[in-house]
Amino acid sequence: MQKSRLDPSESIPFSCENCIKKDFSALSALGSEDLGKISHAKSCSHFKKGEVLMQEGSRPTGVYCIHNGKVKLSKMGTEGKDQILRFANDGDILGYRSLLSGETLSATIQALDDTHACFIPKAALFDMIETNPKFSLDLMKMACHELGEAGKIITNLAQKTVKERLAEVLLIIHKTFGENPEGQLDIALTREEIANMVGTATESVIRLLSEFKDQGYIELKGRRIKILDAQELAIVGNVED
Amino acid sequence: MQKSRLDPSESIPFSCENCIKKDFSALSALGSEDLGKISHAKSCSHFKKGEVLMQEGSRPTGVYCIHNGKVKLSKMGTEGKDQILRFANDGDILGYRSLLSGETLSATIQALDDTHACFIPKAALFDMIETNPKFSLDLMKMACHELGEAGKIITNLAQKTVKERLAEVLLIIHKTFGENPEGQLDIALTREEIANMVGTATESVIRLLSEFKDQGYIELKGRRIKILDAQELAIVGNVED
DNA sequence: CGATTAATTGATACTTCTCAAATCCTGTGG
DNA sequence: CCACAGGATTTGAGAAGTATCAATTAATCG
Repeated sequence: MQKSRLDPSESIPFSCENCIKKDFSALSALGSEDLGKISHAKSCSHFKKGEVLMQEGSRPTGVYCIHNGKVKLSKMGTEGKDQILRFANDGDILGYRSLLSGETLSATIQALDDTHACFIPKAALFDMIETNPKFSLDLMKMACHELGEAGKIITNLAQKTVKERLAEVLLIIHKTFGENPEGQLDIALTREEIANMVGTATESVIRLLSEFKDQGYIELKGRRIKILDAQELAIVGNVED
Repeated sequence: MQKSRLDPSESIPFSCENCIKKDFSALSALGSEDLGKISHAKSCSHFKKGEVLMQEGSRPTGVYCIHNGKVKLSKMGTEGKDQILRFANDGDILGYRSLLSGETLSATIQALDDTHACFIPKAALFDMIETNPKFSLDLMKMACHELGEAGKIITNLAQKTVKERLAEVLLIIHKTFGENPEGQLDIALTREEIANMVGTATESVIRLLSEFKDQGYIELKGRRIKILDAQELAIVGNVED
């Protein structure tokens, strides 16, 4: 099923110059000289589905930049239950929050799929921050943007029903990971993972997904979900924007 | 009851040099020269209880630094219900998130009490960011720290019961605003405001407060709450740290 | 292909919300 | 300083939403 031994991306380091995946990435502020520096300092690794890139509570020595793959950021709750804070994929920078605030990691980063990620050491990052004000400002922008998103999530969790939140989560997953050739969400999450994102019990997700299916909003094939009526989901979920 | 007409702080601008209230404030990174600059650029105003400093959705032209007072940051939910994201008081800088991310304000800032706040124009702030890397880094630290806090709040909202969250909120209020001479929380929030912080119905707050009173954890005198057993509240609320 | 994990379904209990009515408090104006 | 109006708080009852537990079926991975 896998031919990872032959996959050329397995061990060849990616060049940062050709790898700015997101427009809204702090790295987009860097010139080719700076990118060269980072490219030189970084090391690339591969993570299989389920493997942990960074562990909540530990102190990071750098950040990861996702070259290719899908991860989740989750936080352990009081009763040992995971809460998924958000997903990330190609071009996202991870671990910078904790590195910049000087705190331990607030979430565990775990691969949802085979993921190639580049590790940028703390020193290289801070060097860039000190010498490139635009990069520094962009990092700050990124943090501030996420802070705004967090406010929305807080308000939703506090005020919306499980059904509304599930509808919104399906749309978030769609926006983040897109569709595969069959038009299904391009990520196979377990019902439990969806529940851990929504903030509810696994059984509730199952019942509501089946309700959405009956209503014709989605199509279910095992772990694969296809969104049939995004507009209706947005209405059910009271999704703004 | 009020002698605000005679209050010397009413209209006299405060000097930033003598006004760094929080150790963990971005302004603490500034030397006396920089503080003088800000002191010169800023303008001070007074807000009565209930008055709005900044309105969600608008585009800020600067930030507020609270000299003296108490405010809440709240976000409007889909059904017109407020969600209080956090409280702030002396030494806190407000509105910087939106200013730095270039977005509209994600929350409304409203005075919970008579509040004296200094307005620092965008230009003065950005000038400081560009010329003082340490200040810039401290701002970033602040944003990243708050982002970590937001993750905790999200996890709590998703996983804890209303009772647990209320217990925690009482401790947060205590930590933020401290006690008055009678040992009560030094802020008189309505039951509804507490509910909007906890993320529940007003009646639920009322019932649970009365339960906490019966258990001897707190004492109630109208809107005034006195914490009698913070340790037990922490246990009830599964509060870490 | 088999073992294990995940998903589903049903029944039930519990938490939390909503609505309504009564009482209390607070801020305001006289 | 007091009385009063209007808002805030309290209480009860009932409904709705959600979680939990248990048992069965289905899917997945080596």
